[in-house]
Amino acid sequence: MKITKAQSQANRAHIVETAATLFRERGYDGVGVAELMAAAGLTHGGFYKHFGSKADLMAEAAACGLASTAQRAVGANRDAFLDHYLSREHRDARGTGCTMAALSGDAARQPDAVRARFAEGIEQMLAQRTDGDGAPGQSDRAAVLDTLAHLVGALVLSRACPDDSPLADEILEACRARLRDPR
Amino acid sequence: MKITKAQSQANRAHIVETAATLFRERGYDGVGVAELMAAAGLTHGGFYKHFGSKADLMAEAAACGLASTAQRAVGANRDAFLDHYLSREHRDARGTGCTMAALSGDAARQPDAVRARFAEGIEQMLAQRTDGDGAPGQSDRAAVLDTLAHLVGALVLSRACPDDSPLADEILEACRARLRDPR
DNA sequence: ATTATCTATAGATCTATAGATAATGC
DNA sequence: ATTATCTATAGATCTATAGATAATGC
Repeated sequence: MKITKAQSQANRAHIVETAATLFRERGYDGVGVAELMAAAGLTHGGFYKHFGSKADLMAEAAACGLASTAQRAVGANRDAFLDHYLSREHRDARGTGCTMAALSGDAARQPDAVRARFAEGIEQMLAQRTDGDGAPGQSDRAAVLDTLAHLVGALVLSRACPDDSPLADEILEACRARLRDPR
Repeated sequence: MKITKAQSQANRAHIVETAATLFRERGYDGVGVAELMAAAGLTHGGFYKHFGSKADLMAEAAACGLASTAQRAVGANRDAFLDHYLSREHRDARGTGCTMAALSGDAARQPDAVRARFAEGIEQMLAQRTDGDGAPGQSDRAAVLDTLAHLVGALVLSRACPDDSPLADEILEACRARLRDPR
């Protein structure tokens, strides 16, 4: 049953990616190690050869999810990004959507190791949206942080409403209108 | 060991209030029924004479927490409210602070019964901030929802950062500056 | 020989229920 | 007699570990 070193590394990466999705869908407490490993096509016991604890995986999965979230913002047109971020499709796809919107609330109750990854993820977003963006005053750190918080809050509040609630859509639309035309 | 009907009602209310605090501090999955009852000064088994299930209590505790959150916004001066909401004190007091910021992420994964209470809580906030507020255009539904999402996002992101992280404070300050002087 | 994975399980949770107890409220 | 609370426990989780297995990599 032993496999190559390369395969083991691939298995490890696959566990992290599977976790990044499942945690976003169901929260850190909503997914057990056994179920997670089964979803990755492996068995429960093998987990602890790859990670010291579930908390260690939470930190790695956060880094993985946040990096792919930040990657999606690279070079994106601002208005197009806002439209996508505040779309019903994004709101209804928690497992593949923004990691900050899906897990910031959970992360706040986790050890600093997990929270440090969230801070790094926010810094990655800042690095991408503050340099070479042209319009001065629009791309300083404060402006990017402000917009990021605004977006995350809109998605989080919209998701807290019942399915098919008119209010859930109203929240997205209110923030979209405001962010596209701030004046 | 039996008590009066009035005492039983008081016990029930006390369970709901205790839950509203503990859930905000540790999340819905982070507090068990036995621990919650012990915190309320009662024993585990008595819980099910008051509530059909833990999920039923989550819905009641959400309504309780959201009502007290909305109550705090009644008649408040806008700038003073923003300053308090985005203060470090509020960020670091999850158990007594805004229910939406503390539990929206968790609520999104709960049954519609819980999410319906969140939608009602948002409507309560709308009812309070859209009528008789004077300045036209500042107090329509869209403007209130936009500000609410902005505030919730700022607190949620700030809490996801490590303790004593400069970034956590920077997020609050960026949103405070923007919300106090939107132009 | 090493080690990635597997099976099996220990020990500690968790929600919910059953049955006993004892004071209220008819 | 009713019922709010209690003790005790059933049954199902959960994280983590122990020991067996078998193919890689020296």
